[in-house]
Amino acid sequence: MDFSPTVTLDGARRLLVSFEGETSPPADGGDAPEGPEVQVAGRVMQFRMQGKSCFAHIEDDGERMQVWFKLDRIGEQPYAVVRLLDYGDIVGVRGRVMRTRTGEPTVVADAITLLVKALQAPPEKYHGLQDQETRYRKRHLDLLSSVEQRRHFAARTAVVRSLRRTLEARGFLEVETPILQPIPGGATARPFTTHWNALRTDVFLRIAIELHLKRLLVGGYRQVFEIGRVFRNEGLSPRHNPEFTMLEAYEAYSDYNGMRALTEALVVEAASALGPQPGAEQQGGAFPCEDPLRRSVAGRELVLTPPFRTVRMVDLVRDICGFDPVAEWDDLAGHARRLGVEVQTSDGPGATLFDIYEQRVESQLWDPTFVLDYPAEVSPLARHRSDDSRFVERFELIIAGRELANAFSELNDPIDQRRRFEEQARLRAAGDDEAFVVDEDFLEAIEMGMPPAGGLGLGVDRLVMVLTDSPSIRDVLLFPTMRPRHRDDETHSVAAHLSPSRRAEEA
RNA sequence: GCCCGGUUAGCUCAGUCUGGUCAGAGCAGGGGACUCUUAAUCCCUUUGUCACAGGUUCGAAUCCUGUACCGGGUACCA
Repeated sequence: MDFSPTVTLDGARRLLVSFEGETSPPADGGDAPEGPEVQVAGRVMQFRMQGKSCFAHIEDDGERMQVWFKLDRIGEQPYAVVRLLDYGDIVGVRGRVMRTRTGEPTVVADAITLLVKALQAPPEKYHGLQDQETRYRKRHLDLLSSVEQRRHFAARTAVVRSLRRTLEARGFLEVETPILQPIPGGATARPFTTHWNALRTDVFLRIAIELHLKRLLVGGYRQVFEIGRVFRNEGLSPRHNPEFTMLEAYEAYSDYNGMRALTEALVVEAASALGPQPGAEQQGGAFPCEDPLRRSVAGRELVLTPPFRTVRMVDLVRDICGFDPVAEWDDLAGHARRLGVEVQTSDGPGATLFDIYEQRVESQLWDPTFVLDYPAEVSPLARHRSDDSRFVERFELIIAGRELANAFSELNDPIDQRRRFEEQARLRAAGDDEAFVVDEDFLEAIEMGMPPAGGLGLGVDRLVMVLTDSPSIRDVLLFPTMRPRHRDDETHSVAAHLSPSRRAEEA
């Protein structure tokens, strides 16, 4: 059963083309000349059995090639194998490249090797796999039946590669920091909890990367970044998955303005790396478009050409809601009521302003917009503005109504930082289970002196969603989080399988 | 969590409003014909817990209730 392909399917096609370039076309009525011998492998996606001859299409790595089996050429025994082929089988074929009368590049077979037999029927060959649940739960079938899906997920990889390249080109060092943490910090979110048997203690899956990267700045690294999974114990939605991929980058002696330039470069270069958007929906005659920075998202044009719009949050609120939040700082709760904005009873003016912005302004932002200067109240890790301590040097990048990135001039004053942690602790005591927990290790680290720095967090999945025009985060995750599908007895059997090892470890 | 919609053969789907030859089609599977096909074609043919559990009824895929799962929306979510 030894078989190894000598060329890819695309390679075989190129061999045929170059062979034809060196050969004069056949005389009238003659069969097309046969090119060099190749060995190719792939999965049988279609075949058309015609008695003593059979055409099949095999597919491998996104490429497709026709194979032609003829009884009188391949022989009785091998042809018996052809007769037994099923959709989904993976075969190796030795043969010669040629072109059929219809002009299709084809490997005419001299030998066939059945590499693996498919025992499960593949999805319907014409419509493909339509059921959303099956496409998410059994992604291998989704990918198998759709070249487009395989290309789509390769685009995600291209984005991540571009992010990495952009940062490395600017001198950033990629690092890896713990996912299991004794105290989850760096964001306001509920964590997933797990148990460390040996130490008989609960640990948490990280909700952000932030605090460890800042400790690396204390340690003397000037530019660091990490691309990794973070986990938040929240609901599913088209824009939220409990585990998602975050890029965080920190640069000493920079600030949020430096991070703004970096963020813009990351987005623009990622879009350029993807190239022009394929098959964008026609909208106002603008698409398809050769400019990779002009894209279609949800049927609407999105222009990513720099520089991105930059505007302060208070100016946005003033322009869209019709009042000046700074001048009317003490009446923000009243404005929120008039606008029908829902606020928490514990909200101060800063949090109320943020509620108004989030509920009335943010979703209206379409083209890339840096929203500057958030209320200090909702930004416990960012540095105050020197001209107005109610606000911090922070921005979020909004594209197509979605938050893509969040950055600030990092708070590096340990005394101020401790005060803000204690304020968060008060909120937590008052029932806010998303407020920060005081992280003494982090405080001790920055008491050593953390250089002034800019820091950035970017939602990689959301960037990929925008750049690939994907309406749901599940469409950019190969295996999105799904509600576990179980029967009662299975639940118990899983527990039964897990518990002996846990007992052994704890003994 | 809440609201709306969906769940019928391995796959893609009709059938549900109006209960009663409705257990159906195409593809896949099985048998046969076919040596330039392209969702090949032609003849024959197998396949079902109509999501699950109750209820109404002489009779339920169809009506009612509950449950599960999926999708869309919404909420939580820097």
